[in-house]
Amino acid sequence: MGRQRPGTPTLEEVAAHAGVGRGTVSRVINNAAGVKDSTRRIVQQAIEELGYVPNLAARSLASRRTDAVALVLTEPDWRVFSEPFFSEIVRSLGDALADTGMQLMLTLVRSDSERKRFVEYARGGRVDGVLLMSVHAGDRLPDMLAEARLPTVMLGRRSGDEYVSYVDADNVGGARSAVTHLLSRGRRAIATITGPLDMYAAQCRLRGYRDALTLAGLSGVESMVAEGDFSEGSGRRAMAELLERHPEIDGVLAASDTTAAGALQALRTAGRRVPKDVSVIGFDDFALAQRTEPRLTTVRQPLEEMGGSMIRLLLEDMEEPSVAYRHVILRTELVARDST
Amino acid sequence: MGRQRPGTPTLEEVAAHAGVGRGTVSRVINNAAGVKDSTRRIVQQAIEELGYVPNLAARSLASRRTDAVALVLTEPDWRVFSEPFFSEIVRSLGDALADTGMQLMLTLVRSDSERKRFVEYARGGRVDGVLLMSVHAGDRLPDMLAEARLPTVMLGRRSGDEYVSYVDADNVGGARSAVTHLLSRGRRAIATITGPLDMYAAQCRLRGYRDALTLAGLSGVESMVAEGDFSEGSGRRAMAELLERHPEIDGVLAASDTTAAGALQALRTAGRRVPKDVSVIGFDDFALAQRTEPRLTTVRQPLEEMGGSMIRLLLEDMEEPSVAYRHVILRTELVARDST
DNA sequence: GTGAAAGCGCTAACAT
DNA sequence: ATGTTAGCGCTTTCAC
Repeated sequence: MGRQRPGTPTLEEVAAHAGVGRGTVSRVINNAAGVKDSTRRIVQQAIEELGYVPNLAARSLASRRTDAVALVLTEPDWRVFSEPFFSEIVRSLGDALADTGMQLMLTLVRSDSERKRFVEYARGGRVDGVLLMSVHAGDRLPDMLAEARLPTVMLGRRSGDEYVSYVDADNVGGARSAVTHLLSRGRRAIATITGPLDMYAAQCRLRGYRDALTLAGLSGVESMVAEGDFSEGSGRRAMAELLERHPEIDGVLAASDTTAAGALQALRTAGRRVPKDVSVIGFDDFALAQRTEPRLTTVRQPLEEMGGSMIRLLLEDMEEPSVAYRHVILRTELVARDST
Repeated sequence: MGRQRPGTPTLEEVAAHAGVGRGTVSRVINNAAGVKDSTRRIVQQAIEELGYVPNLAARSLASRRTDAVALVLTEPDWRVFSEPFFSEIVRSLGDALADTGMQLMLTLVRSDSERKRFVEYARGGRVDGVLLMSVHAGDRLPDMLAEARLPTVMLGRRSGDEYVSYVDADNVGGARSAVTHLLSRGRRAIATITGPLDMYAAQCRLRGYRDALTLAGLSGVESMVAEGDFSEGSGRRAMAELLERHPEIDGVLAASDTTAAGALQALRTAGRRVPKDVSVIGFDDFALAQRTEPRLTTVRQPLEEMGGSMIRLLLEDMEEPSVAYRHVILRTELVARDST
């Protein structure tokens, strides 16, 4: 395979054309200080005339940086793509990077072999840092990157003692405040539909639910907890089961807004008035509430801030690659949209 | 900003460690022929022991290739992400590339400034080629890439006289065969709900519709054509309008399966039995039929082949950057799922 | 403020 | 079959 770009002008030719040294041209294209304004203009004109574009390979070989970061999505998360959650994160990442002049590139990793290939690619120096979205509990990718000492920041974490740098939402606190809210409105029979419990975020939300009940002096009832998987269907099923076991239910914390939507359907099918008889709160993972359940009370995650925080952490790791990893947990916010 | 990977072993150190010359090590890591098996083993062991990873910047500086291609998505297409259409394309691209050892990287381009930044990035030699998905009619990105003489292949085309290399589905033929199918089943009052007519694919599908009617000796009626935008809502609205104007409608060609789903809803609302009274056919852009309308007859696009063809074209352009662009139009297939 | 020179780590052509 | 050498195009001291 012989691919190449032919006769591209080099920095040297620009220098010759402008009648200056290569160092000066380099300074100009890097906006470095210490170049007389008149010289700068001459060089810029030469660049223009020759249609010069810096060779990025040469640049990163010499400078040991690439000004590019990768955002890695592992296969099961492709579905997230269309969700406002994903768009919002990518948008904020893009905005944060725009200021730094870095390129964001998405990488889809399906198999373990692709995982390995990506690590080689990153270790090969093609990116300055790596961002990981919603990594699953057993995924070794973060460890591989950490071993290679590549600046890495995850959105979310795999467990309670995650070491790799991450930005997460305060899931425990969010769940706790949601349940507390329900309690303050007089609800007493509060159930929860969890996410898949092999995911740390789901565990945290369940913990927050339990914490709030304990704090209120109520002992949580195990049969008031039903496991779902963040999907709408699982919300429907779980809610139906819960109602069968506990017809007295008057409050529900759903692990996601999608699950909440399913729960609402099941409640209405069962003849419950929402929110009059039963009040439902969900985490707004997919911003579903804004679309189809606008009146749903939700635990809002600060999506706009998450991307920015990730970039900040990554930059810090790149500046001074310390031994310590950095962790940020962003506050969630309860947005009460129904009157109950 | 000073980022770097410290003390990474270089090829030279590997050579020293293995007691061979650098050329030999280079041959080994590139799987080049002409290395004695015993030597190869020694070198591989040295690589293993030192944890050597090739510096990709140095490699592409010397070899003038990067072994990476970019898949660019322009903003309005983010929604496509979650669709089987997108997954299928990416999957086939990934498969095709796996054989070549190249990396696929996604790039999201929102604004014109990002467009420019990406071109600079690509011209800078960070990728060997560029793949573009569903480019809109007025988008200048393909031209910018073409001017920079970067191997580029688009999925779909912007107009009838597109010059940049592309892979497209035979939209005219698909629409024609769909309408012919309806005619053969005795349908005579055949309407169509188009896509946005500023998109070439939508124009083609409309043309195929008209062609088939003309061919059958029927003169198309202008009021049997309603413009939609590929969305479900537009399908509903358009269908309702069409029914009002032409209650006698007994066949519909929808420009996408999503639109078809909307049309079905409107038909059922209007008391029409589908497919008994009215038969509907849609293009399976979003593979919706497989999910919610399994009985819908569709014009299937060869998604699996499209990715492969794109890679093939791109590789050809990379091997011998000719002046001529290459165009491939893949056959579509009518999949009749209802009895009508 | 600017030029000159020394690499960055690799591939590829040429010796041997 | 393998070692040697000359760049690839840039950044970055270091002089001036």
